[in-house]
Amino acid sequence: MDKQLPKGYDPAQVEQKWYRIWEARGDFRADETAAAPPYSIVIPPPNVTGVLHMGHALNNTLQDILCRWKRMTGHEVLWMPGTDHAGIATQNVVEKQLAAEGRDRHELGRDKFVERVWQWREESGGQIINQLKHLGATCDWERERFTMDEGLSRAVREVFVRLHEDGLIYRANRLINWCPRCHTALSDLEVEHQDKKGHLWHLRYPVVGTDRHLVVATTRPETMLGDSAVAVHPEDERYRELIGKSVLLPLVDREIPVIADEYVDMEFGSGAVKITPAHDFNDFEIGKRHGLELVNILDESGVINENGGRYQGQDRNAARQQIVADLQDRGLLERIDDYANAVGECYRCRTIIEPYLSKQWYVAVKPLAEQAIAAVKDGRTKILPAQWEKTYFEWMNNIQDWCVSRQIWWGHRIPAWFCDDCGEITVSREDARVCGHCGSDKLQQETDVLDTWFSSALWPFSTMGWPEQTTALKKFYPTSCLVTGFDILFFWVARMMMMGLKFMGEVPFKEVYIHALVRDAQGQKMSKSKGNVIDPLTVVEEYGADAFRYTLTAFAAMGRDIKLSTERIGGYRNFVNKLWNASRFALMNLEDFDPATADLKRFELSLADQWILDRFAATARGTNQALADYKFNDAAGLLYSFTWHEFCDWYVELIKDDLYGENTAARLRAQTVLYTVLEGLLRLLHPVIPFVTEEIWQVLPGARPTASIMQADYPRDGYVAVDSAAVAKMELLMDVIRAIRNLRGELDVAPGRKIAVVLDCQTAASESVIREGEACIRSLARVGELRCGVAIEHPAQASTQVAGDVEVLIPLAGLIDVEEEQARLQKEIAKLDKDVQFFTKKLSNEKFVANAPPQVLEKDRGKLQAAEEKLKILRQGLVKIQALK
RNA sequence: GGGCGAAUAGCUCAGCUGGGAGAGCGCCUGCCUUACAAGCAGGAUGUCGGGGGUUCGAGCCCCUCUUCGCCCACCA
Repeated sequence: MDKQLPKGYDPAQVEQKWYRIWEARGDFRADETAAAPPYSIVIPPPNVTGVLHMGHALNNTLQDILCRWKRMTGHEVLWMPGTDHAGIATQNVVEKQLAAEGRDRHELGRDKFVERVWQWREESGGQIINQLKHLGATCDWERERFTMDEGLSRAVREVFVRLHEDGLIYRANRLINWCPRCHTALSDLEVEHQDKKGHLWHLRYPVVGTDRHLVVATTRPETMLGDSAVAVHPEDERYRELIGKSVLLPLVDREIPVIADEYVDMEFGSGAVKITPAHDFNDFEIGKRHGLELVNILDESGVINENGGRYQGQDRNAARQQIVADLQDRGLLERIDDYANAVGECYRCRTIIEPYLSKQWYVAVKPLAEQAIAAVKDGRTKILPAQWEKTYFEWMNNIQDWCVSRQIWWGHRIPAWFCDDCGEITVSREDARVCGHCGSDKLQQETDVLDTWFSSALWPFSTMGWPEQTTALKKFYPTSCLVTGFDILFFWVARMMMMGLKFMGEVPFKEVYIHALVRDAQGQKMSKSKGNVIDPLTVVEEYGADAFRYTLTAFAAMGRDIKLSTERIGGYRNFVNKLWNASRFALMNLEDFDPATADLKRFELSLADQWILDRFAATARGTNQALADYKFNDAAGLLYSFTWHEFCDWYVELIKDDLYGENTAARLRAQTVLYTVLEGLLRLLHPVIPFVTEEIWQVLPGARPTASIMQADYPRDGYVAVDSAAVAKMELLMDVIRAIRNLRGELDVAPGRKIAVVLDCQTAASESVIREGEACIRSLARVGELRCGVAIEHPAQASTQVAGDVEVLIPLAGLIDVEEEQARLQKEIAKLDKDVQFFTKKLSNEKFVANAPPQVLEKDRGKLQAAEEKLKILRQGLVKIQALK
């Protein structure tokens, strides 16, 4: 039967075809009842609003490689997919839609709004799942979960109630980070600090009963409306006499005390600090220490409230300008300095956050963090690269209680009910009907929802059916590995560790592989505003998913960011193409070949056969090791150089004579090795480039035990025992061929022209190697007449090179430019001479000889000897050339 | 303010526990050799950021300086 590949590889068509077949056949399905050892990964759930970006592409390519590899090594693989409801982000998307219709969520009301979000999710949410399929991701899609699913919601409630029962959840009235646009509290992590150019305003506060002013410096003059005191350092001579006195707060005409607190830095600003306990975290603490009044001057939109007197109704920014202007009018503005400081922004909408006083729900995470620290310390979970463990410990050790309530509508509503009668709170797994304290049925459910990251923290077990004790949990928890970026190490990884240990009693994953960030070619972070975003789907369309995956893999060196450019992807597209063409070549020569009847052990393998089989075995071993170590770039590099530079450049060329020749035994032998190596190579490459390998593998002749390459065994070693001496012999032949090619190049011999070559062998052993490989030399180096032997007579005029212990001579009577040849030899000799001197000196150093390990000594002695021999030969050649002059 | 990382060929980067520096792309020369010009053969290219130290031996270990990134942090 004729099975051929088309001349050009068409990724789009092939990718679509195979992905459909794989998915329809259920090839990605995980069987929790299977006996095979488990391997499991939970996907970092992309936001349901998400669009595939480079970070996702890298993240999921690496996960897919691991999953495909593990599947092929006999594991039962579960790659659990799903999406995150992304509370604030999703609510923002739907709110924007409403705004476009000239409406807002308050008009709809909570229930209708939430309904609308669900509707949005049905229609346009989760497109990222489809996009992942374009990359070839082999998630078990039948298990796809969503953090707002019924089951996951149940897990969320269970966790909340149990934490509450354990006293680890509490409510408190504190300053929190408030986004005036999203109208919600945020956790500390959700605030991003940006250094911004601003000003330091120096304000004068009149001291009551004197004509003095006390100058205070502030970056936020509008907060003066809420000042409760001015603080100075107790030992500050300048202000000592003012402590205990009062100043008159301008514009609002309130008297506030001057207090002493060591928090104040005498060196900074004027050394006097206005204290606004309701709008600054430090001031809040100072306020607590001194029993100061909390004056809240803002409403939830960041507009000045009734406490702001005549500024009521002004936006905080407008109020700032107005207040500065008014102070200036009254001569109370001392000066304005330029000043840069870190301003907190909402990580979802970039609005400047306000420290804001409100009652929120908290999780006391310290006890959970202790467990999470211990689990990494004792190695139950390994974080790679290891340097991230330090960052992890650092954060865990300094962890603050987690504010988990959000004042938005989209999310898991907190399962707590307030009693109108007794005022107590009832926390319950089921919707509460009556107050757990007084039995009243006048209950109102808490309107707040939970932080999105609360449900993500449960992901490794909630997706497997917890709180039920499912067989999936039994089989696949703890998961084998988590692949993620460092940007969510705290948001997500740390919290999963805490929750997993608390509720499963076991770590959620045994290993965490933290990969790099994908940047643009200049090393800039990709962002829409910079316009330097490369869209993964466009790349897939243009270069094919395999080329793209290979690029990401090849650059995924541990701990280093990836600078991606399309030229690089082009390079790996060429690689895919190379494999395609080599396979076409193979198929053309395997038309009459049946792998069922061919057995490597039946043949007397040639040097080339043994060499390529040896190289294949080394590549297989190296690739497995690299993958086990998460050294994806190493795996990619090994596979690349084997495929291109060993298999294609050498082996395929070496067997052409056998394949084309009359000797049917030689032809069958070459076919068998060619088939064996190519078929194995496809399997070895499959985790990285799944599509093209499947396409080729399917058209290889003969039948194979599995329907898809993805179920075939992953090569771990060689096929037959290979004689290492044979490998060394082949390497000598290759050196000889390279030497002849090199001379041809130097001498500008036309590529088509066959030349005569004399090979002077130092030993009978190498002579026999040359005889054995004579055909190879002739064909790969385009040699016509070939004479070889020990101490064979040299041609009168020849150009010389040395390969191993073989002197390669190209006789070119009358064609050599004597001057040029002499110069070339002299250059070579000079180089060798330097080498000989280097090693001679090194080896005559007694301390070196005494201290260096024997292998090193032996190696260097060998090098010295080789260099000396080569030098001797070249010197003789030089003498002969000079004699011609 | 604390912590982390990077500096190696023109560009992008590998380089394991220290044993005379590598790849890809680009560049130069010659080739449409019946798998592949998205290709083949050959070639050039480096005070491994500066300085000091340890060692028989340092790109790798120690100290120090310089220049870039990143993360965390409540100096108004």
